[in-house]
Amino acid sequence: MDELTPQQQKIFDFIRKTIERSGMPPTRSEIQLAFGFRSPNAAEDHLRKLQQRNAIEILPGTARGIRLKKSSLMSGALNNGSLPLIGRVAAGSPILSEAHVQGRYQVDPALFKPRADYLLRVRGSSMRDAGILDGDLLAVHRSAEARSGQIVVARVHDEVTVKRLRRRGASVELLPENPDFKAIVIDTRQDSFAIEGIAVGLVRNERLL
Amino acid sequence: MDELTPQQQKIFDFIRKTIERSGMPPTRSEIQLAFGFRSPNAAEDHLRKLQQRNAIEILPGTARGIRLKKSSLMSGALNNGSLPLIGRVAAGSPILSEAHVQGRYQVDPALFKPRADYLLRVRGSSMRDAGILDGDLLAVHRSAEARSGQIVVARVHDEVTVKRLRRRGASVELLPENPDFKAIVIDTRQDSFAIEGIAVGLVRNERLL
DNA sequence: CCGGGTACTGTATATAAATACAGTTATGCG
DNA sequence: CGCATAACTGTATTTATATACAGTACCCGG
Repeated sequence: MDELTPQQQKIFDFIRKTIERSGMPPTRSEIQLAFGFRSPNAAEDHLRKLQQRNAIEILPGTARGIRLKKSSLMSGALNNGSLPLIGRVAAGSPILSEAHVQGRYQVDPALFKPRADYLLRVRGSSMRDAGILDGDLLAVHRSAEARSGQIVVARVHDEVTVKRLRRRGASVELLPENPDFKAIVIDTRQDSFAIEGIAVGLVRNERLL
Repeated sequence: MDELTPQQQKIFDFIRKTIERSGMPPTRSEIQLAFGFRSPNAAEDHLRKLQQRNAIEILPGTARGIRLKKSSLMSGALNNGSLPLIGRVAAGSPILSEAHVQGRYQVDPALFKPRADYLLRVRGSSMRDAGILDGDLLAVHRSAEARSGQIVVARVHDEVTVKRLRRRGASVELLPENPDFKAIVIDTRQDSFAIEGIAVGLVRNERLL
């Protein structure tokens, strides 16, 4: 993606702010008004250039048909500041499918770094010593890759689990943070294994007694 | 706010999904198409009813002028969905004074029971075994009263601390959840002591490594 | 000094979209 | 039963929006 000129950046920022503020992208006229242009075509020109530079996507013939392409926002989590809560995940099905969404919590995805994509309710106390307790909502950033030492959401033989990842050459260890639990050792050449995401935060709203 | 009929709920969900998927609210025609209506007015009718029931806001004369008002499932309290983060609390000053507000986090106060009033950054690891770690944001419900056994934000001799409360007749104990720390015993007749609030939840957004 | 890019003005127009008006069918309520 | 309400069909009309076409002014590099 090319660099944007200062003016183009301002237009881009205005689009982003408009989406945040009003919940929808601006029209050409609204851009015109906001910048004091005397022609809606000034806005049109800028949008074309932003599209050329891959900063936005224009949906032809569509009112307010502007999409931000840069990393700014957008993902499984929307800008309105809510995250889907994923419930019990069925074997063999993708974690973010509609069927698993049990609700939405109004928690800003951008509160976490990197951005959280969904919340997962933690079962069991295998990560107790990392301060992750039974019933906690784990904020997860969707990713198929993770570094050794990170706490990850992993899928082993169609079962979803939260553990600390440790790489050992061709094998992978999933370590609990509780001496009462045993580590899971995986031979990546033999066992079915996939990383679903990286733990980026936590929300606890019960069991505080 | 009234309840929505199943069909109205479907329309509402469609609007939410459309915003998530495409980055903008749907038009009447798009709703019509998605539900197989033969008239755009069917969509118009539904939108009117959703507005009557305070589920959405319609911006008149505006393309895609639909705003979600109640954030799906979450209790529809009219709050702006954010909580102040209280920083270092100066001696002798009330905890919720403007001077201490370090920022606001977009976290729904109604996510916690009872409702959270502010977030407090936890210092130290004295509550480690309760899953409350250094740097965590404690969600606090403002209250001058608390039951024995609850985790409270207390002020002892002008110092603010988070501990488990235990009542012992005329005295009060503030118990850490970490054997490395010692309990604080207070004679309520002699010592300056006040409960600032009750811990109702937790948000962690760092130190997840 | 010419060509190309940025940053616009000004006018025009097809169409995307909101929305009014007039009905229809079905259901539940008192 | 009559009546309100939900959930539509069908048609029409305005207006909001996207977008084409024709220019102007300025800066920059070759």
